[in-house]
Amino acid sequence: MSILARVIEPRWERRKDARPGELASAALELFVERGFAGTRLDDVAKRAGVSKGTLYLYFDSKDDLFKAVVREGIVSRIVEFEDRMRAYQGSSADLMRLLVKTWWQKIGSTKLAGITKLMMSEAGNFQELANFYHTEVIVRGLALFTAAIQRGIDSGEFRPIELQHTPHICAAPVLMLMLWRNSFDLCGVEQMDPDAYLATHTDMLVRGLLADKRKD
Amino acid sequence: MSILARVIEPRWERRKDARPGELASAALELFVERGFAGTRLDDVAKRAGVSKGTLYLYFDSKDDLFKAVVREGIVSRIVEFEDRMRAYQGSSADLMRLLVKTWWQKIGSTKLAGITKLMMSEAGNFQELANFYHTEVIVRGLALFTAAIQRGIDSGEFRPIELQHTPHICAAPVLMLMLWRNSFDLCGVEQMDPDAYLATHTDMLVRGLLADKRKD
Amino acid sequence: MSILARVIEPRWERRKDARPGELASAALELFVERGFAGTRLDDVAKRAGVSKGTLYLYFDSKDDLFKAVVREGIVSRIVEFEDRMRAYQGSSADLMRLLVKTWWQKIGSTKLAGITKLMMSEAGNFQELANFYHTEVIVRGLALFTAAIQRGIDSGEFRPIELQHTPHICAAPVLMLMLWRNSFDLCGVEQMDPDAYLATHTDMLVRGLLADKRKD
Amino acid sequence: MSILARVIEPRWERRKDARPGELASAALELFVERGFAGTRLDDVAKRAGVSKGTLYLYFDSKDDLFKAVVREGIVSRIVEFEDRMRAYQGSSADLMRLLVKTWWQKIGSTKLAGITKLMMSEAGNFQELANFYHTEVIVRGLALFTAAIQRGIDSGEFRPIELQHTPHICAAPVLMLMLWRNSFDLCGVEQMDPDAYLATHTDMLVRGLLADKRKD
DNA sequence: AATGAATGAGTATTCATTCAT
DNA sequence: CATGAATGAATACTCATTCAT
Repeated sequence: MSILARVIEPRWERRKDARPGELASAALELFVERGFAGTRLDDVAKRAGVSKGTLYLYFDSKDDLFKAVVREGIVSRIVEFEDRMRAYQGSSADLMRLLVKTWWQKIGSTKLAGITKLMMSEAGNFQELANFYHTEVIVRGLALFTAAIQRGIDSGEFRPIELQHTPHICAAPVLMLMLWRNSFDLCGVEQMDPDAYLATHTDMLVRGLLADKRKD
Repeated sequence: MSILARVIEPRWERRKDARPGELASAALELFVERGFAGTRLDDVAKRAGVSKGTLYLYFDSKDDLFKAVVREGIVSRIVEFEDRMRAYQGSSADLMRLLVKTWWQKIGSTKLAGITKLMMSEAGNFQELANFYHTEVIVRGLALFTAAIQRGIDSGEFRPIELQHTPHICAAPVLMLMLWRNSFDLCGVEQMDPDAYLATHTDMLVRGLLADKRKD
Repeated sequence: MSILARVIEPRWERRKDARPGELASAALELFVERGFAGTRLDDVAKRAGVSKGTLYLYFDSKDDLFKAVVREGIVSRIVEFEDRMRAYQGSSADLMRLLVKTWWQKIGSTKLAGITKLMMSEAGNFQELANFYHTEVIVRGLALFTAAIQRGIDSGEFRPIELQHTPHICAAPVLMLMLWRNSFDLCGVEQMDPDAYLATHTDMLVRGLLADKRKD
Repeated sequence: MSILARVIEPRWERRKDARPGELASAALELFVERGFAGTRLDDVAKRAGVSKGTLYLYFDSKDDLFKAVVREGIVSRIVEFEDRMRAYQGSSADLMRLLVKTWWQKIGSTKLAGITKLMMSEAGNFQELANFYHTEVIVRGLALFTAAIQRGIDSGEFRPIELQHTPHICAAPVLMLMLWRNSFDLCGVEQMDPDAYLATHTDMLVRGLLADKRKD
């Protein structure tokens, strides 16, 4: 291709393989900012740098696009995550700290965190999808906490504690941070420092879980 | 209207004053379920048992209705709440427990909890309103936790702990429960038992906050 | 209302009861001219003198409008027609003439004739509706011819002739005229004189049906 | 290409010359089934086994394709037909029978019959084309009937009868059968037996035309 | 005050047409 | 020649808002 030709802007470019991901990514951002109904496909297309019609080459409908956005990526991350936690060798307190930290690094601080906020906002409009998300993401995420706590109890490092609600409670501050950064944070209110916030959280969390040492 | 007629048709004997509240209440439910953009005024009117035109007698626009829904009620509850906490006399651990419990009883378990979910979902679309909500509700709510923790530290009951993030962390599990009940819970996934959940939460919370007693 | 007020054009007018018929009538004209897919609802609305949204107050969708257009009116005319033919007292030849003439007057020369053209054009796209039309209109229309011919055969006025195809053949020239006037005629080609055409048709028709008189 | 290759993949051995015809043929079927506006070029391409872009190598636009579909084939058949009728030597009654029969065999029973239905449906949208069709097909087709009737009158075989409408009436049952088979027949209603139908038609037709023999 | 028919700007979706490959 | 990804104008349909009654 001549130098001259390169300068000419092509009216469009073939990107068949890369497109679905690009489109879903643009859509995610807008869905998170404005909600499903509040997002116009025109804007999704514009943000992705394509025409409106192009969206329909890859997704059947706005609903379909939304579902693809939610399903994509989430599950694979969870699996990778599960394997990592299973292999851990150190103390249970450190495992809890690692769990929180890794969750944040791999999900909470990425664009995927927006999906959590999105699902919470749209659960009422996409009940089937909400069920899928609950089963594939929430239940499995909580199971990681459950396993870590159980491990601590079994080793005597943690006090006996009920395992139905405790995982939710351990996860709540991380989830709130994820939600916060995709809602209030966006409109310029109080900024949070994630690392300090999570350090405080894990510190309190471990204190709340550790077995009483006075009796030794 | 004759006395007889009044007895026969009490349903139609609505006072002009009660209307806005009834409409806002119907609107709140739908906004929480479906989001702002996903809610049709037709449905709001139907749920409130009036015609669509009637909505415009009390609210200038859909936006106006939304803002009224958010502003109404929230603030007054907070004030009442603040006074109550200020007057408390017992231990700081018990104050924390009371704070969580009362928050749940007065807000979390009521329809007002939906507003929290709603604001989180729509913060991107109503930034000014989000700022109002942050200032009037979130900041003041967190201040209650901050005050309670500070009180415990001052009395030596709690260990010294940073006060920037800790209140968020104390509140997170309560907020998550509020969000949960207005999102995933609605589509029939895992139900939570609020009392047991909150009991576990306050238990861990207090352990995380108490000063170390081994040194005594 | 003052004279002044009468001059002011109202932005719209309530016509709840009259509307469906007016809309269907406007739609029929356009569907006949341009076909179903070729007709824009904007144009239907414009021809009916209402806004596009108004169409949706009375019909669920374009399909629904189409079906209403076809179903309305047709059947009631047929019933009235059947009763009239049953009561006839004169010769069978005259009955045939009356049948053709009345068909033309009551249906062929009216806007309803357009429905025949429309159904023929759109049978492939509205198969269920085509079946309805076949049963309720075509079969019953043919039955009128069948009955008239049978009556003539029974009285010895007509020669014995098979009754499966003959009714179709008797009706064909009338139907063709109906189709012609709603297709080629509209674009300014050869105009037909219906009365002369039908006189020629009934003349040939009766000659084709009468019993051989040479044997007398 | 080797002889071997030709044997192995004869399907791909398409000559450039055959393409337009194949495309027009696929288009005709769909235009007849669904009408012009209701037919998608995607589907035409799919039925012809080519890509959508290929259509534009042979036709400038959808309109152009439509016109080509109508113009092609029709006229040539008519010419061949005219010559055959001119050369006929037998009785005029037999000529009428031959005319109807041949018309059916050469046009009515083939895919070309669909064009008649199509032109009738789309006359309003393609007025110029409708005029062309009227002049080149309808007028010339009717002229065949006119000539045959005139011939019979001249020889004294047929009674004197007006020649303006009679040809239309003679043709109507054949045309109706052509239309029927491309509309209602396609959706599974009452099937017609063309041969029996046409036999009945020609029988009645000839009786309607023959001169009165009693007077001899 | 209340109604609900009517409006029309706005949005999802389709599909004829183009053009780099 | 042939392809099919990309385009964008066109169109069905929605819904917040208005206003005569």
